[in-house]
Amino acid sequence: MVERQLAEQGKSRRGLGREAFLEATWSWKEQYHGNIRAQLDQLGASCDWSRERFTLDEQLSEAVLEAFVRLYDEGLIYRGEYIVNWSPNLDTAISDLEVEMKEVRGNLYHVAYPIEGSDERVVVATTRPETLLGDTAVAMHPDDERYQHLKAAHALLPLVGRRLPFICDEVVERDFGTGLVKVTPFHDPNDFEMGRRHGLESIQVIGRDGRMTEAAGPDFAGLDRFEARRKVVERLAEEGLLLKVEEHVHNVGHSQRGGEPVEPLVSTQWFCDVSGMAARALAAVEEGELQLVPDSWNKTWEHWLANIRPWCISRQLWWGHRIPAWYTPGGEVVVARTFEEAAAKAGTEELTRDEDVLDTWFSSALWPFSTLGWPHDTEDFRTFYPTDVLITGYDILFFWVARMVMSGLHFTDRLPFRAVHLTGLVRDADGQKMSKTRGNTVDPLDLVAEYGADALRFTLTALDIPGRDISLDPERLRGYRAFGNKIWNATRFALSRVGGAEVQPSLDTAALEAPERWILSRLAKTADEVSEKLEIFRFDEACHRLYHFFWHELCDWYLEISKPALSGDAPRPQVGEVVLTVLDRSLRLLHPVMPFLTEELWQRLPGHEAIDSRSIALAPYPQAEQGWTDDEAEARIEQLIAVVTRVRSLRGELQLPASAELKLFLATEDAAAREFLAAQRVLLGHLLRIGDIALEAAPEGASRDLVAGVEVALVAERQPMGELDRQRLEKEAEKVAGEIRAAEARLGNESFLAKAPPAVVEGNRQRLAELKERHAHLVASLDEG
RNA sequence: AGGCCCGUAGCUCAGUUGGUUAGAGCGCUACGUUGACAUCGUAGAGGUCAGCGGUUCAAGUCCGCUCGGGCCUACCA
Repeated sequence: MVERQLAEQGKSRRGLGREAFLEATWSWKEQYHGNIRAQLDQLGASCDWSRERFTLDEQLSEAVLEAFVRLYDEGLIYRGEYIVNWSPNLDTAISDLEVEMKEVRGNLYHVAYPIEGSDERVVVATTRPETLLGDTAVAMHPDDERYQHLKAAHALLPLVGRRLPFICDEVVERDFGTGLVKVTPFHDPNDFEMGRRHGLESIQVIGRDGRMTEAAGPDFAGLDRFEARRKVVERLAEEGLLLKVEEHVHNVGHSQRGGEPVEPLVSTQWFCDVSGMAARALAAVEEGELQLVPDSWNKTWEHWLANIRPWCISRQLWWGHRIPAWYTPGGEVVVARTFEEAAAKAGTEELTRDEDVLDTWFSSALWPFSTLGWPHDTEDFRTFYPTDVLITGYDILFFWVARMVMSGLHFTDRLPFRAVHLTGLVRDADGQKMSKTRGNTVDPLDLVAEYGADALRFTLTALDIPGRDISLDPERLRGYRAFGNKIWNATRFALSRVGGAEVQPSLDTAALEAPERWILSRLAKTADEVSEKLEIFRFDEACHRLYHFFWHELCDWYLEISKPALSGDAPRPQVGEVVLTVLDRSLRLLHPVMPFLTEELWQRLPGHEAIDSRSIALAPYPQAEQGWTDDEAEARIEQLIAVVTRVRSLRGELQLPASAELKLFLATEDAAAREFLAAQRVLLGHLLRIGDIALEAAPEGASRDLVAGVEVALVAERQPMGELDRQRLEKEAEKVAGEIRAAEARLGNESFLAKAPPAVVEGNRQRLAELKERHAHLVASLDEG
């Protein structure tokens, strides 16, 4: 990022000098550290800030040195000349993971290579003609009959005239192009391998700056690699050696940080052999010791680790952990933790330190234990290692997670965590991944300013669906901000109505009436489900459950049901205490997702000190109270809700104006239900805004329906059934009739009766009976009307 | 080339081991405001679950194929 900024100002790190560059980088680091801290603070992250670390802190640097030296001593880190991915813009090698494959429309150039001492020519196909200047062989498949006669021959390299031997190698595909491949060991990974196998000469024609070298010849030296391509093509055409140019779509590796196409080239780098660690990391997931969530990542994990290659860990950069290697005047390598140690090992102080730094991910791989004091046996390390769960985006599964697992197993012999929860990526409006490099990030601070931290947290948590990315929809943010508003208003309302009541640490439900027992039962079940969802990392479902409970059970029903009681019109014992107690538990359940709002409100609940006198963050997370579940109360209130809802719908279907004088008839053969409904006459009147409610069968001419075993019927003054009402009722009756036909068909099926579980069959029978009864009521209503 | 994921209401998405009538939020329509909340309430409309075939008494759910979209991995130059 710093280099990017410099480039925008027309500067480079080489031009700036090492010291000034490091200074600029440190100030950049300070600035971004400040930003990140501000973001975490405003989002309400409750971290242990006393243990905040930066990768270049002394403690972590010590861990990096220790890890490097140990791996070197074990023979797992080595220095060697290999082909690597070179980023000319950054002027450094990068690892395989930092190469991004992009589909590019290019050309496939067919070039004729004359055969020495013959009129024959062979044709090779290439996408990168400029590398031709560094060719040192032509390869064929050993069994390719077309070219057997050339095995002992030599081709003459166009424009250069170099004699190229023919070699045979299995990697050559006979069907691609002409079945012959030009071999450029210095500039192509495949060719590099082939060059090693066949002892080929290796010529560097493209330099680290992306320009052609002296070895490319006087006509090309100094040209940019892409200019060189044009010129080579031009020259080939002039000489009549360019036979064909086909359009060709292929994947080209691009430097993830630099953005330009990588230039594979041979250089001396430090590598880490991770094959052994990879095998252990692979086994950890296979044997279930390490859980990936969702486990659809297991296969990807397996594939990557099973095919892992040596990790190029050196970078030709100035910012990072310097590689702890020194060279004697004789060119001998000494790896040690300190200069003194190196001098002692080498027997001389005349040492030059390796200029390179380590890939930043090398230190990141040690994070879970280096931050706790490793390699020292500290109290922190003993107390907190291994950790439990890592939550992160799947885009750094290999960059970071796999490497932490590998190094954790290697250095501590334990997994750094037992589970990895992989979240989706937050994408922008175009579905593009947000990244610093792309510059399309949304600053959480802006979202916090507009919607509040609680709404943002709730939105991100509710949208964390396994295996899915998050597209940040402003509508969702608005919706969850409204939820926060709802919580605020509901609490404010409660506080104004509960008199001297206080939050209760526990409640004896025996003395309570049905509505109170109902909401406490719903609360207990909600707490139970939320805990369950959190355990299995379904944070989205936990959020939805809480949202539904608070808004649609607590606010829409319980608080409405409680209004007559709270105002004294139909008092019930301990209503205020129950309201406050339910709010207390609800706020605590919501606190991890909406920390600011819940703390603010909770502090205002009278009696919250009995739970915790300091902060809601320190109060225990509510568990399901077994004594509160009450199926009988739930059945009662559910029936009441069903009746109320049906009456409201009926009124809507009949298009009765809100001002219409109505009489409601409720009739049921269930004595207990009848008694309960009769006792709730005031409440029903409040919920339905109907003053006249009779617990008896309706007279003829009423619009009636059956719901939850209760016949509900409405009679409006001077309101004969109109054609519209008739149509609506007929539509409803026809819908029910359709369901009856479906159920009858199912129950008439011998196979169904024989093979379906008895409970399912019985369920269908009951359902059919209910449908028939309901249909009868609807028809009666129509007949009478 | 291989692997993974997705396709369900106008939009963004749920839908556990196959089982009655496929859900939510937003949006839309109608009605509603004397005291928690219009950042609201009540009711409602809206879906051949991408398509085809198969397994099954029963498929949004399991299997196969096709189409469409995304991602990851990969040494066809």
